Amino acid sequence: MSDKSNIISTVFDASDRPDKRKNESIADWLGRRIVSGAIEPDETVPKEMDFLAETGISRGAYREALRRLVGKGMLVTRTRSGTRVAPREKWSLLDPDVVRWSFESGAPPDWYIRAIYELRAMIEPPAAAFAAERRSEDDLQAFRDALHSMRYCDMTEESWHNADASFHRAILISSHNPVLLSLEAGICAAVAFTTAFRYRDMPNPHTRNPVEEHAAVFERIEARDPVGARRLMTELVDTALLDSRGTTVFDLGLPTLKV
Amino acid sequence: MSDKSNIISTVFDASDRPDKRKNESIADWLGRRIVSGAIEPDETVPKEMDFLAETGISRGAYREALRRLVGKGMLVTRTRSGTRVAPREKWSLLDPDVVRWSFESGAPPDWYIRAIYELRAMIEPPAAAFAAERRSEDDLQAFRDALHSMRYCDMTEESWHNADASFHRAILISSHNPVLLSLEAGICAAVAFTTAFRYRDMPNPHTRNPVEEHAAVFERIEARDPVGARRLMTELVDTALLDSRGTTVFDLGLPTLKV
DNA sequence: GATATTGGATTTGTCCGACATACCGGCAAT
DNA sequence: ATTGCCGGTATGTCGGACAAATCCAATATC
Repeated sequence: MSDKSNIISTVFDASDRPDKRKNESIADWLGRRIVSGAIEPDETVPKEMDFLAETGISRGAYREALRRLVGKGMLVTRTRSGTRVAPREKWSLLDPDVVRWSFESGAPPDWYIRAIYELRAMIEPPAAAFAAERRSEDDLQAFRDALHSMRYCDMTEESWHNADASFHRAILISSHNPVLLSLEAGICAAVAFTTAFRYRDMPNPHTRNPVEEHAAVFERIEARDPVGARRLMTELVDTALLDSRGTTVFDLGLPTLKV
Repeated sequence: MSDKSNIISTVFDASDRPDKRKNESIADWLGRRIVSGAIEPDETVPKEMDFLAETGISRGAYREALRRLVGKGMLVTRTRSGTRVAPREKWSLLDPDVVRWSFESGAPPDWYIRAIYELRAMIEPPAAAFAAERRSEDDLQAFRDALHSMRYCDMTEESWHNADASFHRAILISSHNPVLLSLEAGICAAVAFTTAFRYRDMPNPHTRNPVEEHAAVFERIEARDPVGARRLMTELVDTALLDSRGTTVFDLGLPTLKV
């Protein structure tokens, strides 16, 4: 029937991840295919019986995988007409899984990275201001640990990137805004992937370790100075954006949703 | 076995929504129970066999409902120990379903409404600035339609609230940032619910129709003036926050995540 | 000839029963 | 005290069956 039938079995291999649950593996596989554009909005995903016939995986496992994606707004199901990919604006683009899929399936499109940066520029400065007003002693310790690792690790190391992500996570946690905290996983994942991308594609040796700029933000938060924290955080995000210009991933054009 | 067994059948009635799919109804019911705190983080949801025995609903439908919530980060499943509610910071609090559940299950807690307002104060002014730079002619028409309805409807009417939500939706759409757009559904749902809440609990007759403030923001966006648009949008959100003070839902204390 | 009805085909939705797998906790052997 | 075995329990997967919804086309009606 469907010409895509053979594609299914050739691309999806359950033995790829023997440790994970099957429905989770299928959801990962399908999620990556959708965010990468292999299946475009309004196209149909494999019919349940087709998938069963091609992969030998039970219908129930496949359906549970579909339900995961329906919950993220990426799929809509209608009897008879099949299960189709929802329009992009319905997706939860900051969902941690969606972020992960976006970066795991090759280089994400420019508009995506650009949009993430713009969101960080909106979120992180005011979050730093809230953090300055509301941070607890425990919150401060998280900053100190992250700064310590950033200071004594090399920027090429994995641990440095983890410390960088931890610093930005500490900002959001210290803001003590639950909704902001719920975006933490997605934003931090995006931060980690984008910085990793930046230094992998452009291991620019003369890029300075920005630990002092980070420390300056922390110092204002520790001093309970929301205005200063916001200002320094703005500079920090702007610097990160500037650093990204001139690399391969940025064209600085207006972001366009549809091609 | 479980003492909660009888609770299941007494509270969940599949005939509540004869039009919806069963697994969707179950997900709604469970989602509301979780966000309302009836089942707290780290507690277990009904075991599959218990639910089947109490409600007569098949295991498959229940499992698909659970998958929806797993996809939203609200549940984690482990063999043998059961399916438990994840800690709050893992939930996608801006997911449209989660927003809906939060307001449908009675009055949401103060910290939730406060957190939403803080997020709007972060997001909407810069979004208005981007909108001023990037709005298309079609975008402008959406603003005009919303403003027309706001001007000629009474604030007590349902249509006025819809127009208000449409105006804020137009801001996010006109920003042409895909990630921001993906938050649109959740934010607009929250805006609509909070304003409806405000005027239902406090139908203050001397509250002015803020249509002119909205129109002023639109005028700056139409004139491609990002600085002006951002400034007026900031005033608009601050006014909404001020209006909410003194009502029953706000105490203006620091938001606390855990009680 | 245009419209309404009906029936079949197709795909998702639900149900059932069985077994597999992972994991916890207790028991026993080293 | 540590290690390893073993049974119980809850989730994970499987296969098959039928129900419900809906699209499409042939047919009946005006």
